[in-house]
Amino acid sequence: MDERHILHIDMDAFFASVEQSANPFLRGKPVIVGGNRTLRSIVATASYEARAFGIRTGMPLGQAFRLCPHAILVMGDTSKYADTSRRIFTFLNEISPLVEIFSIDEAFLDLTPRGCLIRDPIEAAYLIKSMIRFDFHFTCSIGIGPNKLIAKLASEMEKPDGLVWIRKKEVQGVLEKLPVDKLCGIGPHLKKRLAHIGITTCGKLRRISLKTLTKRFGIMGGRRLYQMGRGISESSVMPFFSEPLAKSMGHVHTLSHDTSDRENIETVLLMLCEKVARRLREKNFQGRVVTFVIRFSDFETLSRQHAQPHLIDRADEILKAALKIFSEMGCDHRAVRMLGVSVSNLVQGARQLDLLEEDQSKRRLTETLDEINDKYGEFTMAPAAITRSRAYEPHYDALKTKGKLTHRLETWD
DNA sequence: TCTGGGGTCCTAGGACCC
DNA sequence: TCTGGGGTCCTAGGACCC
Repeated sequence: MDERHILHIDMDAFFASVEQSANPFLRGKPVIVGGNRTLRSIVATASYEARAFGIRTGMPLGQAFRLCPHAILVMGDTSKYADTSRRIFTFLNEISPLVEIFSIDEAFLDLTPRGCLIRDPIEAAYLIKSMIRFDFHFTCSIGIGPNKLIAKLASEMEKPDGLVWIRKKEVQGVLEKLPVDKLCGIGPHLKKRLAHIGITTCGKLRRISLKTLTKRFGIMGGRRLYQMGRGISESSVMPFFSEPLAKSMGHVHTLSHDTSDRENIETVLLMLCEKVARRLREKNFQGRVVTFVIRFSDFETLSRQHAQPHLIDRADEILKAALKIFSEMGCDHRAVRMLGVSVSNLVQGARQLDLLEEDQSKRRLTETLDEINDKYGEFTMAPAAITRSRAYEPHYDALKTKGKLTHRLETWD
């Protein structure tokens, strides 16, 4: 039996690459893609020109600009990146019917099944690389291995524009001196716990018995580590048409300044609820559990969740639940840094007819507002509590720039 | 110019039912 | 009166990924 060939395709500096591809002015320059405009934000992606200055993903923007004052900051546009990745994944699917979307900029591709355009992994990798270079004007790194774990490891080894093939017989040699946290699934916490018992490399991990590992890390955790140390992964490439539905949808927001002002906090919460609710309705989801997350100025972070008596998808329902949890926490006096709201236990396409007249009229209003906001942009029509607040300014500016808003509208209180 | 935002999965304790 | 054990749901928090 031939060995299985799994490819892991990883776009290099994806968000920055898409921006450079779309805007020739940015090419060859240090570009930082950030989440939002405040300096409390962090680097989402840095172009390789920016990385040359030491700028890294996750670094606070302030620190990044100290390293490279002439770096160009671009606000991230998730829908643009999602569109590019969809086009790339569609192409990958022409090479193999078995393609798994791992994240917005990563995919696994299995060359084993019948119906693959190409069987030779190197040939497939070169085809993918040249297609991405010519159609999208950026590079990707590709790892080839006998399973997902090893393919992913291989793609990391020669970034950017890398191509590394680790054959089954080479796995043990590659892992011998490899630090454990290079493997996907071993983060800072596990690394520390392993180091505590003298395990720093995969080679050392391989020499620990299953019994010892399960004793320390539990039955599931121990077994997983045992296999990882041997480069074994049983996880199969899951084709994207059979991917599970979303399990939760949420948003979090870090305030530009810490505050304990109740009105300010409630406005931000309302905006978050509006965004979550709109996404739920867009995908025809409803959810039953509302989770409220709060981070205080000292970085202490609390989360509480409440199951609702029925499925919900409206902002006012989510907000009501979130505010109830917030009140029960009894920490109104503390300065808040971050707020978050999410809805889970999702069900798709289960919306029932509203029985109460009040609900019917809310539903009609919501549908009308959705139509307007779909057409003219998020928060074109929004509760007055939002449009009157400072938090609304960026949206107002964005709508004004697009020339779609000339008057500030207020809808309901 | 300290520390974003989107998720999934796992664990562990308690409630509750049979 | 005194009591086991399995199953499921709910909840809080943390680890991990990009």
